[in-house]
Amino acid sequence: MRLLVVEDEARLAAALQRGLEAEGFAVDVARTGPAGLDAARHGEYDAMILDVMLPGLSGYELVRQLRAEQHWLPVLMLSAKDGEYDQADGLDCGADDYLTKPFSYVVLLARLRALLRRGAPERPTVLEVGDLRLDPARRRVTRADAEVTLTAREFALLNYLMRRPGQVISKIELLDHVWNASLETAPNIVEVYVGYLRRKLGRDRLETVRGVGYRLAM
Amino acid sequence: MRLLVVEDEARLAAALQRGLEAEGFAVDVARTGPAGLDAARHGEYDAMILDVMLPGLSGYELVRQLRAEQHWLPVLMLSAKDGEYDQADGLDCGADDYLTKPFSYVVLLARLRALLRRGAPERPTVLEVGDLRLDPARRRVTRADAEVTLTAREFALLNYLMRRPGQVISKIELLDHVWNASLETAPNIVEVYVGYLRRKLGRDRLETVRGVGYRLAM
DNA sequence: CTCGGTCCTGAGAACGCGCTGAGGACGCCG
DNA sequence: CGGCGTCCTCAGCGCGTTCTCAGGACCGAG
Repeated sequence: MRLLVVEDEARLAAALQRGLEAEGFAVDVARTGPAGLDAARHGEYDAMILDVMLPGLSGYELVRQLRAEQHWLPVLMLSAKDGEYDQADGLDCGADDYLTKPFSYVVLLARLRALLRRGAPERPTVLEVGDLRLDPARRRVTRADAEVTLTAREFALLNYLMRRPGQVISKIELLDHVWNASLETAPNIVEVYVGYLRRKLGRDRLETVRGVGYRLAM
Repeated sequence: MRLLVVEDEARLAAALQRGLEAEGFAVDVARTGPAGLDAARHGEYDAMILDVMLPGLSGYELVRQLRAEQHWLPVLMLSAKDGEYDQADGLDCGADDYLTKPFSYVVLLARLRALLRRGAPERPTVLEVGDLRLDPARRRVTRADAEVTLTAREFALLNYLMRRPGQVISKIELLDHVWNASLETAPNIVEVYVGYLRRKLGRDRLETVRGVGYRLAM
C-alpha cells in the first residue's frame, strides 16, 4: 500500500512516515502544495494524507485541482482547528475524511484503514489473479482457497505485483515501491523475496524476465 | 517514446535503462559528455536524462551547447546535492527539470512523464508489423498470436527494427543503439543475432541488404 | 569461371545474472 | 535473558546468455 503524505512541518512528516512504515505502508512525503499535487498525479498511491496549511498551494486547492482532473485517490485531510478553515470546507472540496490537529495517531490509523477499505470506487478491494486472492484491507492471501501466511514485506511485494498482472516490473521499480529504497541499494534483496514468495505460492507463479524484472503469471 | 540517458556511473545507468525500458521506453545510454551531446544532436529523442558530473563535458555545458544550437529537447537533470552546483544553475542553463541524488525512481518517472506530456502525445505502446507484435511493457513478442521467447539482446534488436519497418538499418547503427558499442567491435555480432531472430521469427522476415544493413519486411 | 568481399552459422568459451543457503542484526515477547 | 520471527547481507554456484572465432556459403564484379 502506497501512501502520500503532504506535510510541510518536518517533524510531523517524519513521525507520520515512520509510524506508517512500521505498519507496512510505503510512504512518500511531499513538502509543498505543488510538489504534492505533482506526486499525487503520477505516483499511483492508494491514499493521500494532506495537510491544509501548505506553502505554495493549500490542501483545499490541491484536492479541488486533483478532482477536477478526474483523480479519485482517497484523501484524508489534516488541519489545525483554529477556526480559519473548518471541517465543512474540507469535505466540501472533495476530501474523503477529515481530522483536526492535534489528533491521536491511533485515530488517524483507524480512519486511514477505513478509507483504504472503501478504496477508489472503480478498483476492487480484493485482488484476484488466477487462483490467488489478496485482500489488502484484511491483509490476507489465499491460494486456491487455502490461506497463505506472508510476512509484511512479502505481502507488500505480492500486493504490488498483483496490481499489474502480466506486466514485467523492473527490480528498481519494486525496490522503489516496496522497499522505498534508492537506486543504489543492491537489487539482490528483490531476488531473495521473490524466492520466498515462490516457495509459498508455487514455483511458476512468478516469472523471471532475465535482465529486466519479474512478471506475475496471469 | 525514445529517451537518451547520459550517465557515466555504470550501475545507475544500467538500472535506469532497465527500469525505463520496462516502462516501454526505448532507451539509449551515453557514457560521456561529448558522446551524449552527439547523440542528442542526431538521435531524435523525446527527452533526455542528464547527469551533471560527466567526463569530458559537464551536464551544464552540454545543455548550454545544445540550446545554443537550437535543440529544444526536454532535459531532466540529475546531480549530487553536495552544493558545488545548485538547482538554480541547472535550470538557468536551460534544463527543464531538476532532480538531486539520491532520488526516488517514482519521482523520476513522474517528472519525466510531466516533461513528456508537455511535448508530443504518447505513441501506442504496442508495435505491430505484419503478424508480428511486440509489447515493450509486457516484454512480450507474438508471431501470428503465438508467443515467441526472446533473450534480452534479441528483444532489444527486434524492438529497434520494429520501430522503423521497411527501412534499411545499418549495422553500425544497430551496434550503436542495441549494443551501445564503440566502432571497434566486430559487426559480426549483429549478423549472429539477426541469425538468432530469423530462426525464431521465420527466415524471410529480416532481409539482408548486402553492404548496407538489414530491413524488417513489412 | 575465378576472385574478393560479405554474410551465415555452428561450436564453444567467457561472462554475469539470478537463485539459494547460511548466518548476522534487530525487535518483540515470554 | 533467551527464543523466535523477520529482514537483510553475503558468497558461491549453476546455467542461460552473450560473444568470439573459424570455416564455409553466397554474391557481385571482372
